[in-house]
Amino acid sequence: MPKQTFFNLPDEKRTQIMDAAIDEFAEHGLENASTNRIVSNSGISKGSFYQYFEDKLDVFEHVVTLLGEEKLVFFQSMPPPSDNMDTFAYYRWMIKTGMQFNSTNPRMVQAVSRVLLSEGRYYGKNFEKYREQSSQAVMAMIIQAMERGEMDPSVDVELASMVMETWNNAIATYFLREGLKQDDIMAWVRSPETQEKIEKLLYIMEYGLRKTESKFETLA
Amino acid sequence: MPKQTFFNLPDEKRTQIMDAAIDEFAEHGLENASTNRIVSNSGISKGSFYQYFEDKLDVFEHVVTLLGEEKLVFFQSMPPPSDNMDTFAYYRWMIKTGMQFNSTNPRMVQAVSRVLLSEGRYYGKNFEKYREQSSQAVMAMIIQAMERGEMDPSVDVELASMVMETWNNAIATYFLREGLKQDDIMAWVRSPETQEKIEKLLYIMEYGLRKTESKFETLA
DNA sequence: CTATAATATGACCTTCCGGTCACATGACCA
DNA sequence: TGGTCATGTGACCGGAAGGTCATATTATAG
Repeated sequence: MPKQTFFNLPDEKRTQIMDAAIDEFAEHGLENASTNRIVSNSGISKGSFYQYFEDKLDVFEHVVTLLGEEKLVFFQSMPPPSDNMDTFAYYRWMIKTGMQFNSTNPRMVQAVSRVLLSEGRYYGKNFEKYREQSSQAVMAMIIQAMERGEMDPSVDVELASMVMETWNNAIATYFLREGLKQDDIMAWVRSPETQEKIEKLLYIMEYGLRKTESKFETLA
Repeated sequence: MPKQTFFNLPDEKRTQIMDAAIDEFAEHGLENASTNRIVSNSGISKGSFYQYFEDKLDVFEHVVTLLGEEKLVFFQSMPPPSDNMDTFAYYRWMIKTGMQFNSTNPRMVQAVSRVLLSEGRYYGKNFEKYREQSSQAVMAMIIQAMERGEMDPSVDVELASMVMETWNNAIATYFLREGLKQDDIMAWVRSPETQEKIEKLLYIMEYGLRKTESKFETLA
């Protein structure tokens, strides 16, 4: 956590610093992020930086915290369509709403997901807590879906969660990459073409790539 | 490409250098790989390193080349089960054979895939050629499958190739990570349990996660 | 044995890194 | 006004990075 001094700062200055940090992480990841560049791009001195933060990781974790807070607010402002929904429909809603959220602050999402998805795998224990968090949410959803008889039970929970997390990341990464090429990313995400692409991908996840009349042939 | 001097070296010394490089890339990726460490771990001097290679990237590209050569030899030694096979069956064979190849030299695979999959995305143009290569192979397979009526045509080619590449990478990454924990990775890959896991994952890719009686309901 | 070309070496260069610290500036209160 | 405490500053530190180069060693050929 940043030190108290940081939180005493005027809002403007604080966001200026965090913006510089977000840019740096989005551009260079965590390991190659340079505190010197963050400092010079945010117009503060090196000494001040270390009066606000413990180190680089401290800043990054604060970015993750901010993202989490914004996400929470965003999702709370979006009432889920209905109760007792089919789990896959709920998942579709989650993905599409998540996509809309991502388009509200793409740089921040890019910074965080770049570090957590790419570097995180090789970083030891530092980020396991974040991944475990999302992993458990997915797991709970899968168990529910199986209890309801919506998900193929021949797929065990571990594999299913690996598959869904893979899809989460792939879809998020894909649309973030494409979206950052657009002039107006929010409009682009809401456009029917983009929405249709998302639908199609989720459809593949549910029903697979193969063209079949009847499912559940034996595995051979 | 490494300089002629490198190829004049006795085999033993050459592999010693490449082994050190592979370890370094597997452990630190490309950007954070240290030529100093490669040098000291391979028992050559700094000056010699730069008489063999242009720079770090030159060494890495040679690793990729070596991997490609070994893979080619391996696949040529494995005759495909039959002609005019169902495309999905062929894909399953490819994945499983690829897995076996990976287990013959996991460090090298780790080094290359770590860099190409994780860092590659942020590295500009350097590695596009490699990804385009595998992308085109996948694309050709998809077109064939659609022509044969094996793949759901409501999925367009671009999305299908994104999906299959995602699966390729996810499966490779997953089994590499698990495999590196084993004492005998080759035996582990060939074990019935591992093979069954692969089968299940490919099954999900083909038929999806959802439990259904009849596919092709409308998308709503 | 000598001359020439190929190979090997490690000290040294510049640049950047994360991090520290003695000191300067400003705010607030007695 | 003087004193105190929070905040701000940038020169400076040791270390590691990628890369160079004058020199030493070895191999080859005449």
